Order: sequence, then C-alpha cells, then structure tokens
Amino acid sequence: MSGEVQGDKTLQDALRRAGLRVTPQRMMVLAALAAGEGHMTADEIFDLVRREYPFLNRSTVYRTLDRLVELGLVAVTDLGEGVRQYELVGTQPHHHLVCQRCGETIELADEVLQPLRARLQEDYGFAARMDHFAIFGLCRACQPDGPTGG
Amino acid sequence: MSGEVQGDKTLQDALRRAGLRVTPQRMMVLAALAAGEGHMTADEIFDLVRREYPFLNRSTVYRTLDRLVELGLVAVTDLGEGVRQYELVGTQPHHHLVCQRCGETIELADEVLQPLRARLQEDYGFAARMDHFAIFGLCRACQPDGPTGG
DNA sequence: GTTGCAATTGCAACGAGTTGCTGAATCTAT
DNA sequence: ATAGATTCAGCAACTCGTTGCAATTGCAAC
Ligand SMILES: [Mn+2]
Ligand SMILES: [Mn+2]
Ligand SMILES: [Zn+2]
Ligand SMILES: [Zn+2]
Repeated sequence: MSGEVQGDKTLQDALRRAGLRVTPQRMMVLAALAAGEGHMTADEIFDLVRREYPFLNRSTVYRTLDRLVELGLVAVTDLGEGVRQYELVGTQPHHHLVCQRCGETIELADEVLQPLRARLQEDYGFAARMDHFAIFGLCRACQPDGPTGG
Repeated sequence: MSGEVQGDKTLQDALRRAGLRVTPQRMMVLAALAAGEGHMTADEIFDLVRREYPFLNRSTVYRTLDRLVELGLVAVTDLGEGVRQYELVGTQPHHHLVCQRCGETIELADEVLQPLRARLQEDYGFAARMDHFAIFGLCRACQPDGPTGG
C-alpha cells in the first residue's frame, strides 16, 4: 500500500485520459484494489486506506469506486452476500455461478458469455459490459432431481 | 386490492406447498404485486397495502418479498435506478438491456438467454434462475463508433 | 509562483434494506 | 374449540450506500 504499486502509472494515466483529476485519495483506493487479491468490499478498501490516511471519508471511497466503474477500470458485483464486491478489471476475466440454496459458488470462464455478447450486439446493437457477472440458481447437488436435492 | 384477485388461490396454495404460513400481510403483498403491472418497488408495495392496513411494517414487506423470491414466485432486479424492482414471475418472461450512458432500456426476449441456460446446465450442472435479468452496457447510439457515440 | 475555476473532498443527513428481539398469529393435533 | 409448537409481524436499531452543500484542492493558464 505504501510504495509504488505495479501499474500505478498506468492507472494514473487512465484517470488523466478520462479527464479526471489524480488525487491522493483516488490513488490510494486504486492501490488498495491492486493490493487486495480479487474481491474487496468498499469498507475493506476504506479500512485499508485509512491506516495511512485517517481523514478519508467513506463517501469518497464510494464516489471514487463509482468513477472507476464508469471508466471500466473496476467491476462491481452483487454476489448475494448483502455487500457489493469491487475488483480491478483486466487480470482474469471470469464470472460466478452462485447457488441460492447451499451458497456454493462456481467460477465461470468468460468465453461462455461470448455467444450472448455477440447476439446482443448483432440483434440489439447493444454492447453488453459483462465484466464480472453473478448468475444465481441451483448447483447440481441442490437441484430437485439431483443426488441430494429432492 | 380489496377483493379477490385473479390467482389468489393459486398463490395461496404456493405458500402452503412451500410450508409457509398464509398471513393477511403476505396475501396483501401478493395482491399488490398482482394489481400493479410490471415492476414495483418495495415502498410502492408498502404504500399500496398500507392504505387498507396501516399497521403494516416495512420490514414485513421486505421479508415477505424475500420469501417470495426464494420460492420463485417473484423476481427482484436491480435496474441501476438505486432501488430494486419486484415483479410476479410467470406472466411474460423478459429481461432488460440498460444503457449506462443515456439510460435507455431495451426489452430482451427470454429465449435469447436459452442457449446460455442450456450451456450452464450441461457444462456446469448449474440450473440458472434468470427470471428477470438486467444487463448493462451501451446502446447503439452511445457506442464509440456509433452514430452519435464518438 | 500565483491566480482562478472546476472538480473533488469531507461532512451530515438521508434512503434503502437488514436483523435481533418480543409479543402475536397461524397451523396442527387433539 | 383448545392448547402447544413454531412461524411470523412489528419495532427499533443498525449497515450499506447516496446526496446536497460548503470548503478544499488539482490543474492549467498566466
Ligand atoms: Mn470474481
Ligand atoms: Mn421487466
Ligand atoms: Zn447448492
Ligand atoms: Zn445509450
């Protein structure tokens, strides 16, 4: 968190290119996202940044995350846990299947969504941004006609 | 809202079959959902039911809606408006494409998701419950290489 | 290095949604 | 019809996330 994080400059440039200001708060939020591996909640980011910058306000974190999501740098996902998960986009595109009965989550390769993306673009002229999806349903074990599901 | 709504008995049976109790509050929430056409927020339902039953509590509405969603009778969807939309399932399966720039929403036929459903079932053994999806992205006009999008 | 303006922060108050607890209501069995 | 077991409703307090406003700050132009 304290030193230069790999990709700092790249992310900084992304902010500039979008006409957004580069502020310490924003760089710290980005650093926190880069430090944490995978999903982080807004409060996890908040607590992490506050260790070295205690004046940070919660709403600044939320507003920063909103901007980053608009820019496409960050994906926000509701995995059904009651708190939204944030994650830097670009590393490993993937999605999640979430079982509504047992809570199991299955990782879903991004290419599985490719045909749907293509169809939405072709038939509806819509460029879907599915960076980090959550699809709810029932895993094999929890389905009525499954092993232990009935 | 006051009289027998078409389907009252069916919905009541659905509660019973699931081992849930049939309470006036639950029937009123169901009636409100049946009365309203399409999307309703929890507070819209709350206000509607409260007209004839002023003692109703907001948390009862939320808890009832949670149960109905678990049962698959109701779909809940975040359309990006800051408030969740609830809707009785079963009438006309459809989904929404939501443009993150201009806000336009395009209705999406349910069969477009069928191939994805099939693939998730076959490859992952996962029974996806996509009753009323929201997919975010950019509409034709708002895409960089589109008519007015650049 | 100063100046000026727009973007951003912090704050406080708010809105949506959740949760633990207690009394009340539903359902089952008699 | 009654009683008992259990679910459910209402309440209050809470968490997550948003918003209006005033003060501050980043950045570009001088
Ligand atoms: Mn993930
Ligand atoms: Mn709809
Ligand atoms: Zn499961
Ligand atoms: Zn658009």
